[in-house]
Amino acid sequence: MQSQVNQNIFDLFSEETISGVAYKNKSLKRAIINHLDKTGNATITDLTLALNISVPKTTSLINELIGDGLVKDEGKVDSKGGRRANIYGLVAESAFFIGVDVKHYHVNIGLLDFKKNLVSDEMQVPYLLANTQESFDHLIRIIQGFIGNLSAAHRNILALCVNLSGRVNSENGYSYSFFHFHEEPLSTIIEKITGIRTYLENDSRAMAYGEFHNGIVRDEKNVLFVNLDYGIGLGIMIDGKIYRGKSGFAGEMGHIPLFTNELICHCGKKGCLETEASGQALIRMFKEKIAQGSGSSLQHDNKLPEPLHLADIIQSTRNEDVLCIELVAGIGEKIGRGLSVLINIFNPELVVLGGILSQTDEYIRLPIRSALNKYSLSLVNNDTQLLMSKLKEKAGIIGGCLIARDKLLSVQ
Amino acid sequence: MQSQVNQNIFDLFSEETISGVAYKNKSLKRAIINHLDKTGNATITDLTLALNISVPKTTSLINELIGDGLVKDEGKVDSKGGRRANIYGLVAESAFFIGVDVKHYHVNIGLLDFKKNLVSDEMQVPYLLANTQESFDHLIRIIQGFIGNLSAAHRNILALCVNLSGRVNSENGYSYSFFHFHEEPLSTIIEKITGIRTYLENDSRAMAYGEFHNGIVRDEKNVLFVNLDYGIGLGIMIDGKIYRGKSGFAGEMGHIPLFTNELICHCGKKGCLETEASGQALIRMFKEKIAQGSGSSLQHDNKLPEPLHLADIIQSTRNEDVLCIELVAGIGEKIGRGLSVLINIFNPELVVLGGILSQTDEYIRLPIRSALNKYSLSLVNNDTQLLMSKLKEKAGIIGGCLIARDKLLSVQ
DNA sequence: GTAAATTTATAAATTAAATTATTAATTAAG
DNA sequence: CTTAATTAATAATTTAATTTATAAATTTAC
Repeated sequence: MQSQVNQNIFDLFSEETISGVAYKNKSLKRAIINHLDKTGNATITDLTLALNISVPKTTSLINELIGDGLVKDEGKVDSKGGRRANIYGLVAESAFFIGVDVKHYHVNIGLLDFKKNLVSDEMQVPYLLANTQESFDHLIRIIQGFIGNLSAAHRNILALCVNLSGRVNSENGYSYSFFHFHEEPLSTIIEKITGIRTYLENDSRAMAYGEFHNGIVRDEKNVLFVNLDYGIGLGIMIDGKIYRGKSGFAGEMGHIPLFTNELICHCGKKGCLETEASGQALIRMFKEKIAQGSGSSLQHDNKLPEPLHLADIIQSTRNEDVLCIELVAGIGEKIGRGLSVLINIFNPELVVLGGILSQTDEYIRLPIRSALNKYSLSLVNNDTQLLMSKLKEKAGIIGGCLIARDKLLSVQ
Repeated sequence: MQSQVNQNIFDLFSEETISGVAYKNKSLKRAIINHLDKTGNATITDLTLALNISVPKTTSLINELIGDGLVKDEGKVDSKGGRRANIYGLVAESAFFIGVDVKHYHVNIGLLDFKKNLVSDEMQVPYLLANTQESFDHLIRIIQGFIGNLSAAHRNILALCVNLSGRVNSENGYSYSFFHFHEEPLSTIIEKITGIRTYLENDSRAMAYGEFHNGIVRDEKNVLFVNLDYGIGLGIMIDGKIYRGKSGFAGEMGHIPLFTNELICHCGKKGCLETEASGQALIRMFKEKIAQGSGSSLQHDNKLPEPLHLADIIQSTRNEDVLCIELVAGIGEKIGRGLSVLINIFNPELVVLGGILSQTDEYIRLPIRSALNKYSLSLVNNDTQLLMSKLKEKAGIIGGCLIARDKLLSVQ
């Protein structure tokens, strides 16, 4: 499935050391691709100014890139005095990237083109995430099925990224929480099966990346993304880059010891934020309340759906179920307390709330906001915007696709 | 006091936009300076490989830099086969930088040359930090006195950096906790008085920077530096750069709400780490213990020194005073609990303990280490080294000098 | 102890890129 | 509607940088 254009991209972004002039041309071509990537499109003059090279040099590089199939002439810009300039942009269909977002009870999977358009996706593909070979095989079948369903024009796939929850080292491609069955990195194993260059990323970080580059984030460079799901995930963007820590384990905010309860967290300790402020905790607390005699619109014939999914509670909250609203607010207050610690440490420009629980919108945002006001240093807190995810449930696939794309293009 | 060499450096690192060839030469010269800065010295071949330019081009740039007085020929390297290469390095005495480290009860001030040697310093200059005009005037007199005492050869000062505790925005030069009397940024005010380009930095960040570039840090890029002083400071180095947050308020670890005590922190909240795990808290607890009848070698005729300085308690701890050792261990345990939160979030390669309390060495390090083992996620914690500061009380001045130098040279 | 191999430095030749000049296309002013 | 002013693209010229060749300085092998 390797086209000539495909090969040209690999060549351009390969690491092989070449000499003098050839190296400089390659660097400049990469710089042009990166500039077009950031700005969408540009004229010769734009590029000349951005890269500090002369007009004739820029022209010849652009012509080469057009010959490579990576750039195309997009016509002329409007002029307000003077000859109209040609404008150049990336060729959307020159390459595609896949993002696989693995959730607890389903998989989302999407295809992004070279210009960062999501051209195809399959949402909510039924799946049960478990740390077993069967579960892994099922995931592979879903990926292969997705590729199989693509039109021929979309099969020029350069790379894919799989988002997994838990501890993932995206540098060496190992996943420690799931599918850690072999010596080889998981990314290599998937790569061998699918024949497509594969990267691995933590789910919350991938969502943060998506939100950062194609979502709610504008010019902010230091951003925290909170993934409110069954657990509490954190994606840290610093200086516009994903922060992963030494081994890719950064962002474990679920285990801030904020409580003096007796609940044993799965990490083995007591009092972790996750024990009282996660989706898991929400379900537990909801069931407890029902057992204690509270009523909810989720009950039919005095029975709850079994298994009770987080999505059910979210839906009821949006339908103004009083018990759900109350519990979600409680979760929000606790999340806010945890977040205030992070805000004191990071002084971020922006905190984005994402993940399934964020779909309760103001029901979760307001208690978080007021907890931030209450618990974090006001001078620091005043700097921080609190916004809801824009990409919603697509943050993961878009982020995954972008990571695959940007790792390959060494844009990150 | 502006020499020709001085002017050459300013020109080389100024932001003015110049055209084509001149711009490229300037960039390459900067790149050479930066490379020599990182590696200490280099041959023409080294530079050729590092910057991807040809040998004759490198030769001519080096010759220009020698003409500018910024680079010098340091003789020949040993050869193991082939003609011996000339080696080039920065000219140490081409420029100097001042670091002013403002502590609660004294000021440290030092002078660094272009090759990052500390050529002069005055430690423990008596001073009382207070948020008053008098205190500010006194600080200025100390700086001017230090410069006055320098030999003529050392007066070619390019920039200085003042380290202040509390909230400092080093980007715009405002200090919010001290000397915030005027509309103008404090850095500009000092600049006008001294005639030297001035930068401001938070004390813990400056110490972290010193430790990072000239201290205990080797190849680690993600490092936390904990400044154990009257308060608890945190310097965050990410990807080799100081992390400051949006307005320079990042790193407020003293206000993690870990306790359920009734002590009102100066931030207005209860339960902050700082209320039980700072130098301030140590003095308070020490006095309480004495009042409750405990004995200590610090007592003479049943009386404690007044005022009782943190340094006194540190000294007694090193002299094996049992009460002091006990209290320091208690502080360590609590610091460790706070740090374990940060380690879960940052997954750093290295945590460095600095500040005056760190001079109790193992008396503080061991309780911190065991608290980390107990309270942070083992997978994450296993990644993290815990080391003591190498620069000790000079971390601040060296860091300050380096910040002044690197801001000017846009190395950061 | 001399020659071969290796590495650096400089000089000469060649190639590449930047300037400058020219032509083309477009808007605004008279 | 024509001309001046402006901006872009291309061609011609000049300048700059890379390559290649040569000379110089060292180490190692025979």
